[in-house]
Amino acid sequence: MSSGRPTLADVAARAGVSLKTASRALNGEYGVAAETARRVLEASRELGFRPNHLARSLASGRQSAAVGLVVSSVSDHFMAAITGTVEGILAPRDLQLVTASHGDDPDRQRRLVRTLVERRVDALLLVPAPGDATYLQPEIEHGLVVVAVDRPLEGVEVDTVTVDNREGARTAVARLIAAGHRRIAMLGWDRRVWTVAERHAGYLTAFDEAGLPVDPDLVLLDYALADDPEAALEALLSGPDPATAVMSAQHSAARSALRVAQRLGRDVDIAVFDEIHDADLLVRPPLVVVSGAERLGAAATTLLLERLDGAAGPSRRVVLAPEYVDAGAADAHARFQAVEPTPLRPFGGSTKAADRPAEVTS
Amino acid sequence: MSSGRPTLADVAARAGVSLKTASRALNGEYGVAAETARRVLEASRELGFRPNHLARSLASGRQSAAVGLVVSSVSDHFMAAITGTVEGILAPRDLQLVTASHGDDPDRQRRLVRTLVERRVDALLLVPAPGDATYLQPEIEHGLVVVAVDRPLEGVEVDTVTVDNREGARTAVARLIAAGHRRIAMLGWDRRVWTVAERHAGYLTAFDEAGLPVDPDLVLLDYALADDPEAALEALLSGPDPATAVMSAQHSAARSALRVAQRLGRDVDIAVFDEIHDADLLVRPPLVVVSGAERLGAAATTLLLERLDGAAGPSRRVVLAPEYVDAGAADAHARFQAVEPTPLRPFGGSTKAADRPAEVTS
DNA sequence: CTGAAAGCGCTTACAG
DNA sequence: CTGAAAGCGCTTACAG
Repeated sequence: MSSGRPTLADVAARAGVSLKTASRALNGEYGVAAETARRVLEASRELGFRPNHLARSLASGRQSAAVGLVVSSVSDHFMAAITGTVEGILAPRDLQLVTASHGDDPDRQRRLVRTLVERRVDALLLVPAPGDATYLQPEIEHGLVVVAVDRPLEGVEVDTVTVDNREGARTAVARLIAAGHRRIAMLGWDRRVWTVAERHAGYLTAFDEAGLPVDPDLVLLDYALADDPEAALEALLSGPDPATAVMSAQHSAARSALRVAQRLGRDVDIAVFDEIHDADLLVRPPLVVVSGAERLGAAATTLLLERLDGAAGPSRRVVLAPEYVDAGAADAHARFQAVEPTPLRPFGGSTKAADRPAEVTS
Repeated sequence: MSSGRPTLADVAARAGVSLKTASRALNGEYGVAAETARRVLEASRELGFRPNHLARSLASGRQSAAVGLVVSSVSDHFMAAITGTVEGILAPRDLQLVTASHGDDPDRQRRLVRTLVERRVDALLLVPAPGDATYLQPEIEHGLVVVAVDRPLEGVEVDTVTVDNREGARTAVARLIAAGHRRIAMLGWDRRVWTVAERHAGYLTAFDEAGLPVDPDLVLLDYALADDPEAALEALLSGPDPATAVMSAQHSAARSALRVAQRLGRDVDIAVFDEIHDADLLVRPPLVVVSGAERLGAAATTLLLERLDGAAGPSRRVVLAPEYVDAGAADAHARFQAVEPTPLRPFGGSTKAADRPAEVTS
């Protein structure tokens, strides 16, 4: 039931006025006698009236003031960081957040999009699952605002915010190499995921630039899909010629690597993307953390709001400069604090705390 | 705009049938000629028709199939863990999650509740902000299902799932005492939060049972509100008679304590509630982690679904037995994995992996 | 300052 | 198997 809830008609009847007058009074519109308004408000309070927002947006044809946020997993810390930033910006604007996870499953993403469209969210913020998403095209033509975060969306042109993943990985690996490492394992959560491929590319570039050979046996891009992931890691970190360092495209695989190294009593340097939570407190703080979650969320939300505010024009791509933090450094925690929640202007400008300006392409 | 979106009427017109026939065909109801149905579906596809879920629930008077989840902070790891479990259970039931954070601000919670009610969510899952919430009573009487998680809701009787916080803290502190500690600091994020008070009570009990005196100077229950929290911590952990161990009611304060101890070069044992993320990988793994997030989420969602399925009767209180993990133990990570995602039967039964059965009071 | 009519996009009875 | 009418809870023009 929409059960027993009083309607505007009930309020009007109780106040002895017409529907329209009741509506006017409750919405604080002009042209209601003070005494009439008082009676209406009183009736509303007595009945516990709550305007039906669904009916209202149906009748007015206005926006639903809801934004869908679709991510891999709502409980993942990287995604949670994005979610937090997004919510922090949307809430003051009275935009409700509807959240859902696709688990990197393209079909689930498709079904979620469908559901959210049927619920008439005004906009969709997507950390896209892998795979084709041309099915979004008609929705966009029908007025849905879509923004991709962290990964591009295949098959449609939409505003997109990513980090310069190649550059981030290249730099991180270069630092491992500079620290003397030659056998550097490359870990990815799921090779179908765009960021994994990009970060892998950066890894290869760093080796190339250093004139060093890459051992493909040290590359494990499907960590999440392995039968026994930690066994696979153990193989990389032991044996006659083991990896001495790890470049991980995701925090989760890096955590596993730390654990395995710990178990084996091996001394392993780690470089990792998006290690969100107090990296400085880990048994062995990563040599480099490349970060971006909060800035991604902030930039994407800004683009989204601009579209909701009516900005037209071709889709935009914002590429954020990676941030690097040495988690072992004395000021690591402070730097994390300072860097991450920076809501930035996504256009025409540099990311305030970044090493180099953001690139913007239209 | 609800912009350009084709309506059922458009589909019907294109297929050359009445509204009702189009509706029937699209909903797969009985009594439509195969050929007619085909024409309707084709028209729908060509137009990119998406039924307006808002209009549908308005017309049908059915549930909106949306659940509001209101927590302190969507990006907090404890809350994210709850959110993940909740979503995992709701999604297969086609219930959409609408999320929002109150930041432990009672007024914000009230406004959020109001917004969500106006959006006609069928149910509200609340990690309550401190303070009176009797304003929920009329909503409940009008049919809103409300379930409180992690903390009770003041001023209304609703289904509630909590952990036995006193017992958890008592046991954790007892273990610190058993390990030889006498000067044990007690940290809480915000004393207005119910769990902080409960855990503090458990702390006091443990000292009492051990016949040991409590030093009130070691109790810091407003960590989040302190001007310079880490300075306050530093005071506790240094000086002539410093704390040698810390009982923290929240993961965040425990993390700070670790950091400060690290900085001071002090050797400090930690017991902590809800240290979610790989506690075994911390510089100094906590001696005891008391956990419950996923079980809280699962139990609360189960209660909520039962109510949505029509279960009547007085409100129920589920108190989950705390889980204890020694994060330094060899199998700590495995135990975390095994313990946390256990969706449990909240009634008449024990929590599978728990040390003792859950208590249920009606 | 106030109200009666029509309509938002759909569904629920009720007829044929 | 198909359709015309009425209504969900609100708002938007349009009158008075």
